[in-house]
Amino acid sequence: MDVTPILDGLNDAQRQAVTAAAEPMLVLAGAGSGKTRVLVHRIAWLIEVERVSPLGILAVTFTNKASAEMRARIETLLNMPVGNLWVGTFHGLAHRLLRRHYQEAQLPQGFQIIDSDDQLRIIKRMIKGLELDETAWVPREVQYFINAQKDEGRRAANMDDRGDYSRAQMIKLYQSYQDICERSGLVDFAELLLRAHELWLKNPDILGHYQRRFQHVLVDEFQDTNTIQYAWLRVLTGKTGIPFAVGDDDQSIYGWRGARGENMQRLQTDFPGISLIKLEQNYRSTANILNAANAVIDNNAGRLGKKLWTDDNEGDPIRIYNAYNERDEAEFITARIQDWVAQGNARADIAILYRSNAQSRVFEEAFFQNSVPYRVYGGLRFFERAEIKDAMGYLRLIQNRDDDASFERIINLPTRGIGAATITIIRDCARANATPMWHAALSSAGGQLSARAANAVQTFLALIEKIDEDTQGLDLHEQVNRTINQSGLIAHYKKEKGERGEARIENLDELVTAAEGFEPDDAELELPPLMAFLAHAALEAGDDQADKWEDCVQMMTLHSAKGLEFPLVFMAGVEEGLFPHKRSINDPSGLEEERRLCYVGITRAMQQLYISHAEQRRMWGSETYAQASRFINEIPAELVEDIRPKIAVSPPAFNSSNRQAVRRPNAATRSDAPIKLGQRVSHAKFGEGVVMNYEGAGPHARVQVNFEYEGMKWLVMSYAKLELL
DNA sequence: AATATCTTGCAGTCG
DNA sequence: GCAAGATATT
Repeated sequence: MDVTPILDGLNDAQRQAVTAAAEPMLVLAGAGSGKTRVLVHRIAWLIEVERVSPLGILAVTFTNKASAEMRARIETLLNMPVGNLWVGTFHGLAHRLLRRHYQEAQLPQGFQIIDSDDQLRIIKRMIKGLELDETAWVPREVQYFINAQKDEGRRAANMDDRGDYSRAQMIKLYQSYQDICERSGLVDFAELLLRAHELWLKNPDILGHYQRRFQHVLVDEFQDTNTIQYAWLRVLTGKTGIPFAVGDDDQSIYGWRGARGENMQRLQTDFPGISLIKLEQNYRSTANILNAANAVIDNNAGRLGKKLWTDDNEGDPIRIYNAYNERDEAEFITARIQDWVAQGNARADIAILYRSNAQSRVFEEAFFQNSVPYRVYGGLRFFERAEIKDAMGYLRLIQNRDDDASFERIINLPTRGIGAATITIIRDCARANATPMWHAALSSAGGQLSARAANAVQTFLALIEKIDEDTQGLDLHEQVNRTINQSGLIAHYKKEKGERGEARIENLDELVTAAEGFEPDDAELELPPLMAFLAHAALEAGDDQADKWEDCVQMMTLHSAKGLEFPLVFMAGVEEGLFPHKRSINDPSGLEEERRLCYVGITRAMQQLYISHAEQRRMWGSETYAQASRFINEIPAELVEDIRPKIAVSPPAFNSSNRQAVRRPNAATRSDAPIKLGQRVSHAKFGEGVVMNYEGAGPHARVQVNFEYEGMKWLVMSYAKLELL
């Protein structure tokens, strides 16, 4: 047996983990230490050397991307397809189990998965239907409450209100929401996991089957598991299963969705003899980048303790850019990207990382203007677009008439004479009889509808039946195509004026193309095509729609960057209030999670890292002002090179940073405006200040100046008589 | 009931 | 600065 390809190029710690005996193992793997590599090689080792059947191995990841990549790497390494090896996300695997055992899980065969947007809509309608005050019972908070309970494995029926009225009401809402889902055959993301767990607990025979089958359970990003995911894994491994968990407590950034970094410690208590291996050698970043990351994360308490090191040389300093505003920041980054590309490097090697999706906008504008190809990850994804959801609403109703969420979404879209009043009657009737709305509509809400309304409703029902009938037996894409046409959605959006309508039609066309190119993965192969397609849409949301092959700059949030690496990284908007986010700033554990997020960001960079922050930023249509993030100050000064485009000789007084500025005469050149951003000026009354912004040109131009003592003011040039300093 | 116009809330991160 | 929801208008 030649094991060379499996062991080649592994360091001691990695090889130890890969070749370990069949016993529980926890691998504490720092960023860039070859975490995925160890997992992939471990699986290859089990199959090739230990002669474990691929059937006996379960590999769990968090993202679809990670599981696709893992399978691909395993197959490359083994040089053969391993279709019977289960690799998937927690949600994907739970879904697969629930489809296989829908009866034991007490789900209808055609159950549908809803995303958080659908969930929120259901909750909103429910609150309205119960005639509760929406300001007292905020839909978002109710949603958060419900999901948090599910993440912890709690059902409304088993919850104690602790004599607290508001808690009691929340529990009632949780129950009521659950009733709606049951009636409609809908399952939300958290429900997938909870149901899959309950499926095993309630059906020892099914559990026994999977326990016998999956002797080896490998988990990536273990620090991100939440309570229910941990419980699910724990139940599966039982007394004989062998967990192989890989994680990094310093990269635990999903606390807000219930992740428990403590699960790493818990695994050690649950499996007392578990082996612990630390991977501390980083193969990704320069020493400067790594040292910066280590210095930042060192400010967190209660870490499992590991120190990343590298053989790599120091590399370039971390470059900090202090921008005037977000446009300046974007222009600076655009210029640096153009330099990088001019030196013969690839755009695809560049990532712009930011804290929130909304920040992508400014960059998109700047890149568009400068013809820089880019790709934005996340944000509004394909299957989350309104028109796509409308089309999916029809498809879902065809698949499952009980789906109230879809029913309400499309009953009057396009408008067909069914107004709010009619829908309310149907909804109330459905609730009174605890039936799906489709059923209530069939009887025209027990005859409560006016003749005209009843007629319109029956026409709608007939339309759905007709589409169902007409599309029976057609290929999936033809089914989708017929549906969007017969539903009248295409005609409806054609009437919508402007580019908006056109874009929507294009997206609907793209939906047909997506259906045409849809290849169910092996779990989905077991399902009818339409059902597989709908489930796929809910679980994947269309992340990888864009052209991967084009050489373009990659833009994404810090969260979605985890697991990736780029030669050149820009971290933008690193400001107090934005990063760390203002909602976490006063909460010590929240702040530590932000810091871990910063650690994740820094460690994405291989060769060069730029961190930028803007003094002024337009948010929700108005200006905000912020200081450089505390995280920037946590990076040792000797690793840093400050870049300031200020021509000003005297240092700006309002800037708290005390680093030495590096002069860059060219960076500030901004068109031929008489006044430059960052220009120091003096005003007879207000004293000295710095130009932060301007509008227009000539004598009518207005400039915004940040005065040392008077603060921010807008001035008209022709009156202000500013003296340039 | 449909459409036009105004107001409000939003955007913190994901499957 | 935008989209969904509320309100006004037809």
